[in-house]
Amino acid sequence: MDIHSIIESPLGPILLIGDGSALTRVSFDVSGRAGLRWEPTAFEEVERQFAEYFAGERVAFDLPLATRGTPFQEQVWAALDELPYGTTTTYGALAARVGAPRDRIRAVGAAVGANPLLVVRPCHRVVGADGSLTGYAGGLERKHELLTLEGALQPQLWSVGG
Amino acid sequence: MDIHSIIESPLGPILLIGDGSALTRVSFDVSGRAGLRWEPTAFEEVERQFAEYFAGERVAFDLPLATRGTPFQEQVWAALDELPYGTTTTYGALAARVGAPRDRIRAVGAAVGANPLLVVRPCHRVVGADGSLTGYAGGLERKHELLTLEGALQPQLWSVGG
DNA sequence: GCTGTGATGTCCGAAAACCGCTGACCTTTG
DNA sequence: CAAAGGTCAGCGGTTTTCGGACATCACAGC
Repeated sequence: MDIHSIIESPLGPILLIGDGSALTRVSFDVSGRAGLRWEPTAFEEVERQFAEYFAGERVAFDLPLATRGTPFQEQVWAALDELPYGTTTTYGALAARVGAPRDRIRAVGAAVGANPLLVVRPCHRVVGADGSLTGYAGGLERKHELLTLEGALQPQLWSVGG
Repeated sequence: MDIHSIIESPLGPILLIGDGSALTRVSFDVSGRAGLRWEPTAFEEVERQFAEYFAGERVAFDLPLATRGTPFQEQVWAALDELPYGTTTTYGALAARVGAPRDRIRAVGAAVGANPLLVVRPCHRVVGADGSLTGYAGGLERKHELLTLEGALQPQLWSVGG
C-alpha cells in the first residue's frame, strides 16, 4: 500500500504520493487518494525542498523518484528532466530532442500531459510554438505562476497567457 | 520478481511458483517460467507436504496461498477449497453451491479450468454430471490417477475415463 | 446407451473508437 | 498586413466493443 501526505504551497495544497522509498506522484489535485496510508513524516525532505523552491532558493530537486510509463513516455519524461530552471522550450523542440519526427509532436504533448510528477519534473517549462501556455494539469494559472517564479516569462508574454 | 522450483512426483515433475511468502501456482506444465528466480530452498515445506500427499498420508494441504482472479473465479475457487479428500462433485453441484443458476454452469467450468493451484486446490475432484472426467489442465490421465490415489473412483468408472 | 445440438455466462485478446498540454495552414476580420 | 480563430493531419495511449472459446448439461433422435 502506498503512502501519501499533503503540503501547503503558495499555489495551494499539493498531494504527495510515495511507495515507501521514492516519490511516485505530485499533484495539485488532492482527491483520488483512496486506499493510501497517511504518513506525512515520510515526506519531510520533499517538503523542505518544495519550501526552498517556492522561496526561490532552489533551482533543482534532488529526490528519489519512481514513475512508470510506456517506453515512449519514459523517453519524453527523461527529456523533461533536463530542462534547466528558468527556461522554456516548445513541444516541437522537445519532440526533436527525443528524435521524434514532426508528425509525432502531438503524441509528445500527450506524454508531457501524463507527467505524474508536477513541479519536480518540470513539464511546466514546455510551451506552445508561439510561446503561449497551452495546457497544464494544475491549471494554466499555476503554470503561469511557476514560470513567473522562475523568471522565465518575458513581459510581453503575460498578456498572451491572459 | 517471483521465485520457483521444480519437484518430482509419481505423476511427473511439478512446477511450483511463489511470491516469496505464499504459493501462487502449481502446474504440471514446467515450461513458462521465464524471468523467475530459481530458489528451491523456499519450497521445502511445500515439497514435504506433496510427498506426504502422494504417499497417501496427507488429506489436506496447509500452506500459505495467494492467487488472484476475478470475483467470480475467487468465489468458485473458494468452493473448491471445501471439497473433502476422497470425494467428487459435479460442475452443476458446484454451481449451485456458489448460488449460480443452471445457465451459468458452463462459466463455472471455465473458472474451475482457470485454477492456478493444481492438486493443492482440488479442481480434480470435479467431474461431469454423469461421473465422467471431462477435463484437466494436467491431462485426464493425471486426473484419473489423483482420484484413484484418493480412493474416490468407483470401479465401474474406470472404463469411462478410458 | 451413444451422439449431436442448442442455450447460456465468463473471460481473453484483438480491433476499433476516441481523446490529447500540437502545430501548420487557411480564412476571416479590422 | 497582422492577429485571431477554425480546421485538419497524424501519433501514442486508453477505453470500449466485439467475437470466439470453454474442464456443462439436458434433451431428442437413433
